[in-house]
Amino acid sequence: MGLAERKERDKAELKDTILEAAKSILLKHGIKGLSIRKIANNVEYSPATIYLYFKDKDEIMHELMEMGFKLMNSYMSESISELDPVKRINGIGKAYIKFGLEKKDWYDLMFNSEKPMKHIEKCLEEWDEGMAMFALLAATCKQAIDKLGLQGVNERILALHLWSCVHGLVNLAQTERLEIVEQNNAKELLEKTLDSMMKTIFR
Amino acid sequence: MGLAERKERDKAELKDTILEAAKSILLKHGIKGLSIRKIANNVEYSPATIYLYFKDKDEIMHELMEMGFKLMNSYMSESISELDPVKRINGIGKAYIKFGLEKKDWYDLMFNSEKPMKHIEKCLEEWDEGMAMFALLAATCKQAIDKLGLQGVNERILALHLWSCVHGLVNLAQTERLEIVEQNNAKELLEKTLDSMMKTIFR
DNA sequence: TGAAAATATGAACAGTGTTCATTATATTTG
DNA sequence: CAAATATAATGAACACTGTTCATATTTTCA
Repeated sequence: MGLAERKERDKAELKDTILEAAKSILLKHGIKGLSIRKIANNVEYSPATIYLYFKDKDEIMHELMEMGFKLMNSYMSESISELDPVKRINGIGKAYIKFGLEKKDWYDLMFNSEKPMKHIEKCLEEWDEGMAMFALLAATCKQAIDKLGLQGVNERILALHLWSCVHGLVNLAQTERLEIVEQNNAKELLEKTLDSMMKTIFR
Repeated sequence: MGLAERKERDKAELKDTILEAAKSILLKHGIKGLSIRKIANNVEYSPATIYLYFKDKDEIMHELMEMGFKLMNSYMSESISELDPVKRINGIGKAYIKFGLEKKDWYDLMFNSEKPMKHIEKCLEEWDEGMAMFALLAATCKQAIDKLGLQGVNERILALHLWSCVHGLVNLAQTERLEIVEQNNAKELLEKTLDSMMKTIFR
């Protein structure tokens, strides 16, 4: 059985190699430059071989997405340990923006590419991750609402409010629509806006 | 000169026909299904002919974008006449969301496709339009700030806050990320969130 | 060593945007 | 009117894209 195991390991290894190649192409050429043929070339296999290890391109993108979520989590992790709910929300928002601006290609892949509905099982897993993230934000919102005595504010709606704010900001920055507001220094503008948002919402 | 004029008119007509074909393909097959060859097929010319009337696909997309902005303006126009600043902002937000949900393909084209930087002149025009829109929102924000006596709030930052909110909401809805928050009825969720946003910000 | 199973690939299909030499049409001039 | 010229349209090609499948190569096992 040792042989069969090594076979399995070899197979998993190549799968990993393909994913690593895909990742490096994503980072080098962006989401638009990511192609099966480039990946195949990179790992020195024929394009057809890729399909022996992945069902299609969507599956590869999906695996990359999970890598992206892990990276994003690492951006958030510091802020999550913050005790004060408002400060925690602020930290999460800052980390979200930082990730969005610094890891444009990852963010593109995770939030601006069409969700591959074909892999329902995989999607549910990912939903879980996203839902857990959102649930955490909502729970923190509840704490903030209680602490500040905000009345008539639903924590899930507030969480969505906050999420759409930072998501919208990152999106507008990435598609270069923010130049309408201010020509240069998107990062500073985003941080300033986040500060103002926090003050306005949790005043 | 009559002949030359008719020639010009004919040329402009074909240009228009091509754009109309592009529009109908956008509405039928979405932004991903919009191709030069489909357009050419639709107007019964060869693909190469398209390039006699437009520099490249970006130029066509850009013209479509302008059509989209006009359509969006028609969604907004009612709300703009509203006198109360907060109500006006609310109306604009509602119209923005309505447009985003009802005209997904247009919205995609206008806000989620890469801005074609090649046509700088054209882009500046469009900037003007967008900047005018944003300036109006910011001016309305100023009125609201004054009326409600909100302190330490910059109107342009507040305008960006509002814009990123609705933009983020529409974006999350379109990329089906809102299912994390609530499985069904995105429209209702968005309106509920907008209401809550307005109450939270202009309380 | 030879049959069977696993793995890899070349070639093709149907698309994409874009270019350019060639052809067809219309206009102007001799 | 016919020939020369200017305008308009196109077929074919290039370099890509994702994906499939019959064929070929390699590895495993009896």
